[in-house]
Amino acid sequence: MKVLIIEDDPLHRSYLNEAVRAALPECETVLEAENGHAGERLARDYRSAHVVMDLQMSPRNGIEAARTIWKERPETRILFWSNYSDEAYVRGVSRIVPQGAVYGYVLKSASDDRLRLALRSIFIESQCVIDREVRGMQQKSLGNANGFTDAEYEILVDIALGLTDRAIAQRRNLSVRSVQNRLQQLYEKLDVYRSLGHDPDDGRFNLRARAVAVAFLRKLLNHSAIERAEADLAGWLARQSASSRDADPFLRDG
Amino acid sequence: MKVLIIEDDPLHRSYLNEAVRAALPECETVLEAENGHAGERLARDYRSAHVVMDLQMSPRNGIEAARTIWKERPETRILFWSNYSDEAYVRGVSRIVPQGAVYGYVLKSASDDRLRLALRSIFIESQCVIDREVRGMQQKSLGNANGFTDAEYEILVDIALGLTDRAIAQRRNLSVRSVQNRLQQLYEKLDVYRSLGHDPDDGRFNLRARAVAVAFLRKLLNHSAIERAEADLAGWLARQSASSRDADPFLRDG
DNA sequence: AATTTTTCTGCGGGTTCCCGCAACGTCCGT
DNA sequence: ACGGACGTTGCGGGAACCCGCAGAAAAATT
Repeated sequence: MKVLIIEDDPLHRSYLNEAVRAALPECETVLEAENGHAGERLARDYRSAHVVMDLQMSPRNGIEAARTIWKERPETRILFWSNYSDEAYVRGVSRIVPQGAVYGYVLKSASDDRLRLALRSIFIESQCVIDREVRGMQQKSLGNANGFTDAEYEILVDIALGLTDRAIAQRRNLSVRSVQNRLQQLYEKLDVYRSLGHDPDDGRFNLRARAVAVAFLRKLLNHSAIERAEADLAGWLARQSASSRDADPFLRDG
Repeated sequence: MKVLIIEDDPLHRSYLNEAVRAALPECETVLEAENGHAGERLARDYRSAHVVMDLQMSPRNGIEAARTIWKERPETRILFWSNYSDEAYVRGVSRIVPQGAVYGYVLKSASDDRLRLALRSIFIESQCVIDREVRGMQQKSLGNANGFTDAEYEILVDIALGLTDRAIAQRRNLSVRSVQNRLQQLYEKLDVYRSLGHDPDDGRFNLRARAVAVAFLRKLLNHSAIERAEADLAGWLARQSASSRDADPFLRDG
């Protein structure tokens, strides 16, 4: 058995290395990579089926790396080992895990024992292990009680990137009015209206900007989420301006 | 000599502990705290004059902790030991270091030797040590070549919090038009206009929201900066609504 | 198939934002 | 003292945004 470690912090990396060797005596090789790119390359070259990785890395964070690894080999087992249970990360991971894949998500604050158990559960017994705290976040996020629809999350990202209503409409194939409807849903769910003591009507907020702010404060968005979204947007813009030279740009006006 | 370590990651904490003992044989006591609050308390109780701390902690990050520590005892020597050289952190630190204080800022990616040298320089020889990369960021940030004025940074924070032009005007004692002028400066400096390929005029951005987005991408803003700003804003709002019950709320309309 | 529920869409108006234009004040330097 | 650079403020208009209303379309339920 081979295990691939993708983690940018040297201290954490060597700690992981030791933990893996201690927990998995049947593991004869431990590979190490210090960022997403190197990790993807090693995973491809060595056909690693067992990966444990951090999420917050640069360049190329864990979510992007995991996506390409899983795209090439969906049966790969990945244990995410992160400092944070930000909703942005949890949602990002849930979004990319393939059908029936075995994976795990444990926090770095977990005990050595928990980490050992998670390693054995995932790599030996093919059982998913999601940290209690992360699981809670997942349910809050996906259970549509006070959670967010994909549509709502999508539009949140779009305004966080600074797109106008019209641009969002084009991108998502909607009318401008529909975009505004979704924005209103978003504003209500984020509780933007009474987000800070607004006794009189003077201390007022720009709803759009305020929504992004509270999303950040609630860790619904974080840097890496914005980074990924920006890259997607850049790609879309490129495709857009390429096709607008061939086709009629007013297709959606009828 | 006593040294106080404030760092939330256990691995990094014990590494620091070892590094301190190795670099400073004259140090007989090493205290540890795992977040800003605990750190402030220890610093106060033990009158620590030598502190090394992380920046990104929760609750109460390094900048806030350092501010209160320095407020109580400005001659305290603090070495910041952080993963990042985000402009937001660098600016946040520069903002709070007292006149003539001795401090340092080294990245966690630095070698053991660099850390050792920094510890001795700051605590023994009273000499500031700023990591090369951080120093570069500092100059770029403060040198007003392509750097940002305090006024510009201030208004950036305000729109990131979601305030309207009018609210900003009230808060900063300006007219609405002046606020808009500063916004325009900000937009130009952030290069919001051609930030992404905008071949036609259709792929358009909401300038205000876009400015916040690129500020985040450039790490001019980050989570802790927003958190601090939000706390400040809450305080101001409280004071505001308190005084508006006594005084005439239309003072600034003449 | 019929009905309910949800989502999408156009219209209209009130508000906020973006910004060019012009006037005024302060602080410089020659 | 004069002229210029810079920051602040008011005015005005065009664009974008927020959102209630109501009909159309789609999806879910019965």
